[in-house]
Amino acid sequence: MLKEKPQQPVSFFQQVYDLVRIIPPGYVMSYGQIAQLLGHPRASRLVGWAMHRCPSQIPWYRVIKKTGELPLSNSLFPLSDQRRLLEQEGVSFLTSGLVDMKKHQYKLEEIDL
DNA sequence: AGTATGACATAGC
DNA sequence: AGCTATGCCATAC
Repeated sequence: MLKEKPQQPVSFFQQVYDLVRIIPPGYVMSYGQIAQLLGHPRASRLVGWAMHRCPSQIPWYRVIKKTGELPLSNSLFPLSDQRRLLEQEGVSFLTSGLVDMKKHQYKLEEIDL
């Protein structure tokens, strides 16, 4: 009998990347939301780290904080660029400078990787 | 194999 | 309403 070796579950990070990849233009998702979808309701920081690593070409700028704030600016991922990219996709910002989450948060019920 | 890390979230003050 | 403290947990080293 071949004991079917459980096909190694895709790493958490990989799942994060796969999920981020399917966010349609004009929408955003929060770190906590992604973590929850992947079965780790409180591992938002983990998602943050996954995005920090960001090995793949993925729409990283579509992942923001739950509050609608853009995460953080650094030389690699300039905040101004992130805002510009989102605006180009039609994401509207409130006067406070936050993304209008009510409009643009991508609600995904189930993962289908 | 143990510790540090991290683009967050939430509660409390 | 802004700040600190604490939880979180798979990777990196």
